[in-house]
Amino acid sequence: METQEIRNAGLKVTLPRVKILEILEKQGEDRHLSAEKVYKILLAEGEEIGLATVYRVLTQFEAAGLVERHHFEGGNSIFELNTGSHHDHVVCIKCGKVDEFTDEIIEKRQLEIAERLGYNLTEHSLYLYGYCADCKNL
Amino acid sequence: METQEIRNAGLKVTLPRVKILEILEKQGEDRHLSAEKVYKILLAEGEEIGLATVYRVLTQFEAAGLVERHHFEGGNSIFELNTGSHHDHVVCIKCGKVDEFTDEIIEKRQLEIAERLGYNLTEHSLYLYGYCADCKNL
DNA sequence: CTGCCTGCAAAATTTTTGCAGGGCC
DNA sequence: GGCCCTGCAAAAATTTTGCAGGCAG
Repeated sequence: METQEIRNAGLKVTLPRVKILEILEKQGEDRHLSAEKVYKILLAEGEEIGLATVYRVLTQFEAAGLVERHHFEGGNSIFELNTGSHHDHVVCIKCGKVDEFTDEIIEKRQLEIAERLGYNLTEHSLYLYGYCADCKNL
Repeated sequence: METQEIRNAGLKVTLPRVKILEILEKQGEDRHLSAEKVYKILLAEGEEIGLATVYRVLTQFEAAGLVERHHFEGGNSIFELNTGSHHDHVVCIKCGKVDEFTDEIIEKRQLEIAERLGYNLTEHSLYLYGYCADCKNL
């Protein structure tokens, strides 16, 4: 399973890569992880993998299209397994919870706007920030 | 002019603050500057202002609502004078040109989506990336 | 005068890179 | 054996902070 994805990316199947991919696929509540977070999970699982390797592997996965990198507010990068279906994000500014959504209307408008301004749209990022249902009442 | 804005922000009117505000108001083609860029402009004008001060002042201006801080792809923060009218951005991934736009339909959809997901929307960022008219044909 | 400001240097944070050793094919 | 891969430590890049002196009000 993972081994094939890694091979398809033109990378050797090694322990760090398999482990990191596994963590990203363990898509529980948290599909959106920082490199630091991935690193800590690895440590917690008793793996001896360096933070530099985590960054290297995530960057390689990103180049291969396996993973997407986001820049939410707060400085550091957040990584997410690429599910193949594009979506945007809502981030809770209190607890950090992340929800996903897609909206055809917004997608279409973006293309129209880019075209109107003379741009050849290749990518976009849309992040909504606010208080989630749980944090709203605190 | 600028002095009043600074005073209204509850800050003392000092040379660095006036100078930085002036640079941001010199809204030629480039209204979108990194701290580093502002610093270099100051140096080019012969001012003896430290980079740390540039960051401090920009952060204060941001807190006062005078300035907006953006996180385009590429790591560093970009600052822009707050004109009072909200807008989103299109960024050329080749030459770095920035265009602005607003779209009522997108704005409305964002609110609806946030509400549907239970979020109390406080902020959002929408960046489109692509090749601008000039870079498209290179 | 008093307290906010500033420049400088050092620290903090996040991410990248160099290098020497190891393992896969 | 050759080459890709990894851990470690050092380097980079960006932003923040501590401190001692200065200036606005």
